[in-house]
Amino acid sequence: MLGELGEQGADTVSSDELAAATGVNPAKLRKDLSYIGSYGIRGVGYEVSALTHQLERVLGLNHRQAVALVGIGNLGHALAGYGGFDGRGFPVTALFDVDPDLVGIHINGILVQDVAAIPEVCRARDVTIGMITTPGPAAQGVCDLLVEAGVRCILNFAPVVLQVPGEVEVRKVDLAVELQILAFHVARRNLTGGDPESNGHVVNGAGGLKP
Amino acid sequence: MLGELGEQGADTVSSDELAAATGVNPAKLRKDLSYIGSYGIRGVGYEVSALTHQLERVLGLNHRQAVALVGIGNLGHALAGYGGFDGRGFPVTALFDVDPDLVGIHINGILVQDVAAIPEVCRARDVTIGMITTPGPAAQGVCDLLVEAGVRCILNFAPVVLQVPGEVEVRKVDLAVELQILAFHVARRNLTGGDPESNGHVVNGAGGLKP
DNA sequence: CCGTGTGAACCCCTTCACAGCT
DNA sequence: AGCTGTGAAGGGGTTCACACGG
Repeated sequence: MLGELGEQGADTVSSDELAAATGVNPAKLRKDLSYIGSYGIRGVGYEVSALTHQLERVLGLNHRQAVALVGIGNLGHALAGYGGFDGRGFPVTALFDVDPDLVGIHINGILVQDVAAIPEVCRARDVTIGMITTPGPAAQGVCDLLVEAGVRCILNFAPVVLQVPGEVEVRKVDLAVELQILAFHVARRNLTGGDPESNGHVVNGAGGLKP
Repeated sequence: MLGELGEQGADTVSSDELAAATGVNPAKLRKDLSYIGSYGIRGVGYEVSALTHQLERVLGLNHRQAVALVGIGNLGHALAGYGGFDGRGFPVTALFDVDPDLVGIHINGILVQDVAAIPEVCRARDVTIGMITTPGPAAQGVCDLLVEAGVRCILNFAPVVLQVPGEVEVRKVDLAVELQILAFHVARRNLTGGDPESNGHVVNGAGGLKP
């Protein structure tokens, strides 16, 4: 959001404005920002460019990180061609699959190589993040290869819980689960008969089950 | 995980087994399950099939829900062809885009139609969930059309915060943000010099910033 | 006067530990 | 003997409200 504001030529933002734009509580926003230091100006707000730079520094976004993508199925193919990653500092630098029909082709100018080459190629290209878009059963094996290659961060789209050493960070994205969560809210709403709870800005809200 | 266990022929599971398999605290698992009723057997565990059915009922997964997908770019194309949705009860039933070159083609046997047809088609096919995979600037307009069509649940992949009426539920998935979160953990680890915190089973952990 | 920064209250989720059932 | 179900303790994030500074 700060990036957007910067492009629009805004010099400063107040926590209230930023909170409204992102759907967050203003107090929480200020408190969170305060943890990285006092970069706001009382009575005015935050200087957009200064805050952006500070955040990038603290969040580790100030240098690009090469990404390897394993599993060139439907989803993998799409992610390999997705411009959003490179634009945000995460260039997709290596592609892997087991299928001999896929190995050798290029996507967006990047060669698809056999998974056996993961350790060597990832080290050579300084890959720090791996994305797994294989079928479930193949995911753990691929994960092990990535770890062997020194990759410490893994974004897992396969519907399995990966076992990794402690120094490796795994995040799991399960798109079908996202739909299930939405379905749950439908079910709950039909059950309770439309509670007048939320209004206008619900993003990933909780919604308990307790009576 | 229960579905998997059922296919493997397991009759019962203990909370400890289930917790280990899913990477969750056993007590939390029991407490959560207790909210939907007492379907466990003391000294034995949970009957897999019974628990599965109860969960499906409570979570609203016992009947299929039609999904509409708007924005047939890289990601949209992949999701339209992704088998994981239909397999979990969320058949992709309608596809939309603005691009005249895309309107008229079929993906997985489903016709791509113009976004202007959203209200009519979604009502006709009883679509309850909408997925938005358009570029950011187009997302709000598409969202409005879906809401007009009576869609109450939206899964948003576009990097914008959608404005919706209170009765509509929005979940946002930002894949670049997922990578940023991983990047943050790298940065933090490099900063603190490898704290001996996590071990073996970290999935979507928090990791604060406070001193 | 306005908006940040923050102590304190609050709330809720998480985890422990064990009573109770099979 | 084993495992569920849960009261109670604990911890941590969220929100309030206001002092402080521009």
